Amino acid sequence: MYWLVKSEPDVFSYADLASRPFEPWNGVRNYQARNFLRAMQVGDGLLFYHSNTTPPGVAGVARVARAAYPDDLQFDPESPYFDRGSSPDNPRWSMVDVAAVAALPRFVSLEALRTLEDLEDLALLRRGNRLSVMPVPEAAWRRILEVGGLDPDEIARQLAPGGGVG
DNA sequence: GCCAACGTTGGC
DNA sequence: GCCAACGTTGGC
Repeated sequence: MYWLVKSEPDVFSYADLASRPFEPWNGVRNYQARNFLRAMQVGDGLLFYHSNTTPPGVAGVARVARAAYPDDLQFDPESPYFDRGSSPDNPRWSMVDVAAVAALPRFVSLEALRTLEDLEDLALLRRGNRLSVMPVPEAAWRRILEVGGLDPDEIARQLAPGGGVG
């Protein structure tokens, strides 16, 4: 499957993701977004979206490197993501590991996204949407990659488990 | 269960 | 900085 994840680039950008082997996608504290995290499988494709910046838009492609496991920050009293109501034997919040695949040669801004075909079902473009994790229909995935300057078929090979660089 | 108040998100 | 939209909280 395909997904879109939002990140504020001032906090964590696509370049930050590309500078390390993987990143634990922790701190998600919305039930709908959490359920999407739990539905992710290793090798799923991710659109990495820069939010709360100028201009907002899709900066790169990433993949799910590890399926959902308990978000450790929920048990850390010092963390802003600490959740007193969650217990280790029944964790409330989950995270996945995310790894960079390719930056988009052409950044696809939100403004540009609004002009594209095949994106009618993309939750990102729906009014008032605030989800930080959401599914992306395959037609939208392919369209955004093409406009961004990537070959969806080549990316598919890199997403497959055991795929990756080379 | 209702709903007003409040906090957060995120585009502009 | 503004504010619309939305989720959560808590009194009742």
